[in-house]
Amino acid sequence: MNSLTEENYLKVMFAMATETGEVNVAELSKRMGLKMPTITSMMKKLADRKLVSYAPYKPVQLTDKGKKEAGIIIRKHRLTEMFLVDKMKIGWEDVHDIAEQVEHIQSPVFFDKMDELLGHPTVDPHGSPIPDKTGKIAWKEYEKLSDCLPGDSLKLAAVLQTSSDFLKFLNARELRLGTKLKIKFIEPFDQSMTVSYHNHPGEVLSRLVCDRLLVEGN
Amino acid sequence: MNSLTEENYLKVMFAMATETGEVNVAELSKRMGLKMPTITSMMKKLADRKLVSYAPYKPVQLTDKGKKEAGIIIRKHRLTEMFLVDKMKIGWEDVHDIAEQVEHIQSPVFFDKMDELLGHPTVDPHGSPIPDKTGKIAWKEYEKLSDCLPGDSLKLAAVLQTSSDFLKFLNARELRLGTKLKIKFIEPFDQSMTVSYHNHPGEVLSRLVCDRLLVEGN
DNA sequence: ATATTAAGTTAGATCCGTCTAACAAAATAA
DNA sequence: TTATTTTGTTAGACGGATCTAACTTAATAT
Repeated sequence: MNSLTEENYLKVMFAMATETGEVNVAELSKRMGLKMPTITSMMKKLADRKLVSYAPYKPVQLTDKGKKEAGIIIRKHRLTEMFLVDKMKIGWEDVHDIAEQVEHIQSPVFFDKMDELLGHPTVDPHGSPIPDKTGKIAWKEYEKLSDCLPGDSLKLAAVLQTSSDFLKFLNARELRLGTKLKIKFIEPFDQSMTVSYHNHPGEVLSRLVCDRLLVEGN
Repeated sequence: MNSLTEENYLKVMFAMATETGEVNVAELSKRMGLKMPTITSMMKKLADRKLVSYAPYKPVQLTDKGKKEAGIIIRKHRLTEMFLVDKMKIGWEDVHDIAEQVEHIQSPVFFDKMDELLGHPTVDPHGSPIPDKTGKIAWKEYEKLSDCLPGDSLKLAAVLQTSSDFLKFLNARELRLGTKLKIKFIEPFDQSMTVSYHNHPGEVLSRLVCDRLLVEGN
């Protein structure tokens, strides 16, 4: 079995691979808050265990085995988030840090029960897809809000950051998954958007925010 | 904060202290599956942190601080067990191993929510008292079934072992907390008891079993 | 009362995951 | 194309939690 430490590497690598397509030591070091030599040595260990393929000075790659393990950890994380929000009534801004710990629990029964009680959900409270039991993810193709145009009618489908601060920001504006919104205006200078929805006739969202909101056509 | 390892020592020591009144290195070694030198060196570390008082060749003692920390961990363990049984419909024979892992999660919100959703329970699914938020335990005085006499009418109040095998044994005989039973007969030779309850007119329980069942008058 | 056994300790080793310092390779800028 | 910066590696150290081997103290049995 994998140590807690190894599990964290796998998870972060998987996220990096799907976000930026590549896993390199420097970025991994940055994201995990560890020095580069630490990363290098762990890559060698993970390579021994056939979880990554490693060659000096080359970008690292998760093997199929590595992807699967990572997927299963992410499944446990997202299932947990859903459970915390849905069944335990904990706010979506608080669940990430808890799930970060719960995801390492070894107990098929525990997570199967969560899955069952939740009715086999396919996305977590932030709109991210929940991998299946084999670790596979069914990707939905959403658009970034920042790539949309004035006049577009959209539905908020997912958020790309689970940091407490960002989610509290959305809470304060009553922006939730499923919220239907319309783009009123885009400020040419800084690409900030004025959008309307529900009780909010004109809310201004900065480029940074719009980059982190995923939407689908309505 | 305490490491996961330290938390495990505290928990086991607390259990030993309440069961046998004393914490000694050999027994701790046995229960934790670690060699004695490992225990000694950890005792010294815990002593540095003022969690135990340690003098060479003497029995070890938890300090008030140590008891409190231990109590809080046990609170988290037992709340979790209750949650798993009550809210997640996991059998009482399966919850111990899961709670063993969940108890180390650092998140007041998480456990407060459990407590709230459960309606502030005072005992866990095995009848053990749940410590309060400061780690204090309100001990109820139950009697061992093996100390009772023929003719006694009793109610099963707690079980003294949370091992899966023992609990499956009880499941198979439909013995649960709250079951009202009457002692029919005690075999003088081996102290095995014949008891009756519910749909079971004459169930024979060995001394070993009766030692692990706590009852209260009915 | 002494011999034997059990309990506890000390010293030193190992493994894991991390670090710093020094160096090497690759990418980028001049 | 050479200099500089960024990225990555090697070597060696360290703290945490464990171990084995050897020793000491305390308990027990004869």
